[in-house]
Amino acid sequence: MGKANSLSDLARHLGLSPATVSRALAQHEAIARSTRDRVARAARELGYVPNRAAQALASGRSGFVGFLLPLRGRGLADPFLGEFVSALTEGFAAKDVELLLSAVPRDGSELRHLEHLVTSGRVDGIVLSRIERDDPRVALLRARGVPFVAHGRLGADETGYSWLDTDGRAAFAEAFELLYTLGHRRFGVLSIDDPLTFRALREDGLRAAYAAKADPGLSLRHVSCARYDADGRARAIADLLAGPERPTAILAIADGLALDLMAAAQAQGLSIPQDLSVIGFDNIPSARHVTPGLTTFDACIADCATQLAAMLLARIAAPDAPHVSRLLTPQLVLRQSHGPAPQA
Amino acid sequence: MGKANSLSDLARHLGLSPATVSRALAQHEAIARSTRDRVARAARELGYVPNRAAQALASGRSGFVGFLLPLRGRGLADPFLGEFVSALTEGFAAKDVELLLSAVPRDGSELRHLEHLVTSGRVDGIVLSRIERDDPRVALLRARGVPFVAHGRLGADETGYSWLDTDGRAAFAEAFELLYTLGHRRFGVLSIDDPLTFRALREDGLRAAYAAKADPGLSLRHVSCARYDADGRARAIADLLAGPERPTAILAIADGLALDLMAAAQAQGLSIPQDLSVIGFDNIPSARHVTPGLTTFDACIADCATQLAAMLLARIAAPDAPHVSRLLTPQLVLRQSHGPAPQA
DNA sequence: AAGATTCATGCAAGCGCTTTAAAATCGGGA
DNA sequence: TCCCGATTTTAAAGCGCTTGCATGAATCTT
Repeated sequence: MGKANSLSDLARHLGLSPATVSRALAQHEAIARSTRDRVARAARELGYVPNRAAQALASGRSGFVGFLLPLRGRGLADPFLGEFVSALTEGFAAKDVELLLSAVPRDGSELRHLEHLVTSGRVDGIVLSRIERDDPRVALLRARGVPFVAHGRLGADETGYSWLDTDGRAAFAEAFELLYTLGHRRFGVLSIDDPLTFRALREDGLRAAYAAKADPGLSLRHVSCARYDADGRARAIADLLAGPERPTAILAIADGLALDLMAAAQAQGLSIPQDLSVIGFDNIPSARHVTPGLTTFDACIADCATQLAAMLLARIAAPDAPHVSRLLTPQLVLRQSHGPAPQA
Repeated sequence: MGKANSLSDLARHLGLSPATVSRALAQHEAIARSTRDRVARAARELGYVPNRAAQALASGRSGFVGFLLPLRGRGLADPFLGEFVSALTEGFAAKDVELLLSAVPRDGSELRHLEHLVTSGRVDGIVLSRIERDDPRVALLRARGVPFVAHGRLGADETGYSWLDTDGRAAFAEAFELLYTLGHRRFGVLSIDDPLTFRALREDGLRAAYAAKADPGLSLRHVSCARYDADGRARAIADLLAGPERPTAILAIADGLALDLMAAAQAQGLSIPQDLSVIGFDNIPSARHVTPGLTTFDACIADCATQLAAMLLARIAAPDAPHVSRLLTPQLVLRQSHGPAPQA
C-alpha cells in the first residue's frame, strides 16, 4: 500500500483524471456513484489527505472561521472563554471547519486587525462577541459582505445582521420582581462602565420593572466601575453599601462583581441574605462555591456557542439568506444569596 | 488611492516584478533597503494584504499552529482552557502565527485526527496538552517530524522532544513537608484514574517524601476515581473520610476534587482546618472563593502557555535545534484550608 | 580597458487543488 | 445502422504567491 500525497497521485493510481477525483471526493452529483465509492476507498487506502492551502487557493474558501480574542485586561480573563471556544469548535467540527483564534497585537487597532484577517482570506466567516453599542466591527463586516454572527446585539439596530443574545432585560426584570415580592424596596445595581450592550439591556430591564411599579416607597441606587480597575470597583461597592439607607437588594451586572460585593458586605458585618440580598448574572463556577451560594442567571454559554456555530455555517453556505436572530431566556438559578427583606 | 488585491497588482503599480515585491515584503536581504521601504509604503497605501492560502501553498508553511481541544467529558470543561488558549494565541501573535483549534469528531480517534491535521498541511506545528504515559500523539509527531511542544511529559521518556511542565512532584513533597511539620501523621490522597502523567508525578512526590520520613506513626490512605464520574467521585471521597482513623490531612490531585472533598467533609460535620487540612493543586478561581479558602499550588497556566508558544515558534524556525525542556516550580498559595493537626 | 565581483532585480516554474467548458461514451428510438 | 440526448469524464486554465536560477548593472581589480 503506497502513499498518495497529492490528488494527481491518487488520480494516476485510479486511472482517472484529477478533475474527476476532485469532484468524486467532493461528492459531486455529476460523478457516478460507483466512481465516487471507488475513489473514496482508494483515498482511504492510500492515506490521501487533501492539502488545505491548495483547496483554499483554488476554491476561495479557507475552511476556517475566525474569532477575535477579547483584548485581555491583563489578568482578568473571561471565565467563559474556554467553554465558549470549546463549544464553537465542536459546532464547526461537524462541517470540517476549524476555529482560528486571532489576537489583536498589543499596539494595534482591533478594527484594522479584523480587516486584515478577512482580506487575507484566512477565514470564511467571523464570530463576534462582546458587542458594543454601534459596534464598528459589525459595520465593517457588513460593509465587506463577510459572513458573521454576533454574540450580543448593537442596542439600537437589531436587524440587518445575525445575532444571538441572552435576554438580560427579561432576566433583570424577573430578578426585580422576585425581590420586590420578597418585600425589598431599597434596590441597588452594581454595574460597569463599558459600552457593552448587555450592560445597558440588563439595566433597562431593571429600570423598566422598577418604573412599572410606580411605588413611591421604592429607591434605586446605581453605581458602576471600570471593568478592570480593582480600586474603582472597591470604591463603587463601598458607595453602594454605605449609610443606613443602603439597599437591601442588589443586582450585579455580572457574577464577578456580585462575589466581590458579597465579600465586602460580609467584611463589613452584613449577613447575606438576612441583611442583604444579592443576585448576579452568568453563573460562573465560583457562584456555586461561595457561602452563601450566589443566586444568579445561567448564561448557558455553551448553548449559545453551539447555536452561533450553526448560524454562521448557515450564513457561509447561503450568504444571501435572510438574517436570523435568537433571544435566549436565561434561567434563574436559585441559591442562598437572596431572601426576604429585613424587617425595618 | 486604488486597491491592490494581489501581489502582481502591487508589482505593476510599482513597476517591479512580483518576485521582487514578494522578497521586499518578506524583508529579504537581497533586496535594496530603499526598494523594501518603497514597497512597504505602497502596500500600506493600497491596502494590500497577502493571501494566506497562496502563501501557504507556495511556501509550504501555513502560518498556523494547531491545538487539539481536549475531548470534553460533557460538562466538565477544563477551567483553564480559556486562559491557556488566550496566552498561547498572544504568544504566537507576535510572529503573525495563529492558533487553530481543532476538535476530534465525536466518533473519531484522536490520533487519526491529529495525523489528518498535520498531513493536510493546515498547521506548521502542534501544541499538545494533557500528556499521558507514553502518549501515542508524541510518538506520532516525532515519527512524522512535525514540530511540537508538550505541556507535560511522558513519564518514562523525558528526552527527544520539547516539553514544559510544572513540577508536581516537588509540589506534593513540599505540601507533605508542610503538613508533617504541622503535626499531621494520618495522610490521604484524593486522585483520579487517568493515565495522565501529572497525576503519577504528584503522587510520586508525596510518596517519596512520605517514605523518606521512615516514620512508623505515618499512614497514607489513597483513593481515586474516574475523572468525569460524579458518583464515583462521591464514593471515593466518602471512603477517604470514613471511620475514626480517617486522615487529618488530605492532598487532592486537583482543586476540583479538593473543593468537593471540602464540601463533603463539612457536610459530615468536620471543620476545616480544625479537623481536617486540605491542599489542592491548580489554584482555580473558586479556590479563592470557598470558605475556608483553599490552600493550593498555582499552576500559572498563562506563563506556561506563553513559554510553550515561544518554544514552538523556535522549533518551527529551527526544527533541528536541540530539544528544550522546562520544569516550572509551582508556588504554594497559603489560604485557610490547612492548619495544625488536631490533638488526638 | 577587460575581466572578476558584487549587488539588485526579473523570469518562469511550480505549490496542489477547483472549475468551466468541452469531449468522450453509451443506450436506444427511428 | 445512424444519430440524438443523457451521462460520465477530461483538458486546461487558473487561484496568488514563493523561489531557484539567470540576468543586467554597477563596482572593483590589475
